[in-house]
Amino acid sequence: MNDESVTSLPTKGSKTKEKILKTSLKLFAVKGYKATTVRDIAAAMGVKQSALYNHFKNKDEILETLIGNLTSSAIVTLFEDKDPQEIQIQGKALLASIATTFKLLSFDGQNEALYKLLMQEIFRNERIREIYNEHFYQENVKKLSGVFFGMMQNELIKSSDPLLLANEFFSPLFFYQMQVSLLKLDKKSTSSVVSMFEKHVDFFWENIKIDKQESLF
Amino acid sequence: MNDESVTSLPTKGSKTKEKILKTSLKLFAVKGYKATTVRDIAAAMGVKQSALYNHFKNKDEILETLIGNLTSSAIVTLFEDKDPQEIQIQGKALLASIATTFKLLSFDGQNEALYKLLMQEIFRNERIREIYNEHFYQENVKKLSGVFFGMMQNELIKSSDPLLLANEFFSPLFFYQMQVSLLKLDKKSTSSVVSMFEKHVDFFWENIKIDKQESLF
DNA sequence: TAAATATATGAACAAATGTTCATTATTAAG
DNA sequence: CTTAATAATGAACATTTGTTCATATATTTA
Repeated sequence: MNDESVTSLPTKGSKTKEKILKTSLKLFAVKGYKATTVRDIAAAMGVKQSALYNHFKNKDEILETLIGNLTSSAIVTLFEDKDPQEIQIQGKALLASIATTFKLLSFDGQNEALYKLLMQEIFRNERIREIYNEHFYQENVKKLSGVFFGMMQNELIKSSDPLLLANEFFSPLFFYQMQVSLLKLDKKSTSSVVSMFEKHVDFFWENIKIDKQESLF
Repeated sequence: MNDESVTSLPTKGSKTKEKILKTSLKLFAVKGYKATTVRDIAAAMGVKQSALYNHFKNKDEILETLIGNLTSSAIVTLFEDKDPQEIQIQGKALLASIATTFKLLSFDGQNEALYKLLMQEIFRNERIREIYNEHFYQENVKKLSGVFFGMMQNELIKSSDPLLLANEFFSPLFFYQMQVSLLKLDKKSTSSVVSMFEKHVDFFWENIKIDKQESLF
């Protein structure tokens, strides 16, 4: 009827689907998938709920699409852009760079939302669990193991189980990332946790590096 | 005090209330709070949904009661039964005992359910976040810090920041606990993760202990 | 025992929710 | 411009869900 809607945006159709995903992700991250209604999503993007069904079969398909996008998200491709050759010779600096990547992801809005969605649904959604386990955990731990193996060969660190090192290096980063997310939810200061990312690297490196003075066996 | 109600065996009513809580917890842990209906709970305990309202004002009150019970649950009172004097002199054995406690909690049905509920709702429920942070995280990290401080004074471990040590010791345990939960959901083997609890203690202790002499081998 | 209290039932309600669909408006193509 | 395709709307729908309440049943108390 009487139309107060703005004039059409450029390339309306193709961008609507993107907007649905983006809006849904934001809401799912805050309220959870089940508690977010189709009306919530539509309202948040200034549209009627029935409009969404021109782009997605149903609500489930929105979630499934988001989950599918997980594999190409930054939280899963931590090592993607790192040169394997370079990786094996950088020692502590490489670990510091990985820790920093983790830290920065906690403060990127898009990734934070993805992270929250993942954490909230991982206990209910088998597919999310699969992606988390295979693409996030296994993949990164495997690559980290390779990193540590290389460092051992280059005699940068003591010889031990690379897989253990990978887990021990990885798990505090994961934990601190979660702490940051939780603190931010209550708008509390994250500074004490943020400093833990660096402290972890220092502490960890002290444990694994080859001490020049005492390496005499 | 005035005479309280006559000390009688658990009445039918209080038993039912317990059963509601127990059943609800189980369902909340599996499906999440929002996705669990009052009818689900009633059906699971072989009763009609309206019966629940004789014991709880509404569905929210069930969750709130469960959350309230969190503070007295085992996942929060890790150190409760440990003698402070003894704590400071046991060194690695104490750390091993803490790690074992963590591990065992992952395999206790009741605590596993509480853990899952906590993890699923912590991003949505401020009260759960508060309890997690104050009673679970802060409390345990504080106590752990005390443990490490004592060990430093007894010259069992090197001198460093006790709070950092507490976080570094705690976070992998937390992570491995979550891994166990996730693996069990898919009925996958947990053995590789279970062994990480001990390996973590070994690895960590190597990093903090005071080396009597390096060339003892 | 009878009276009083606590608990369970069956039925119903209103609100919320996911979804459909005919119609209208908008965009793209010939 | 005309036409075909695409997208948005308004209205409705069937279910699901939390909750209430009068009534029936069981349990406790006197």
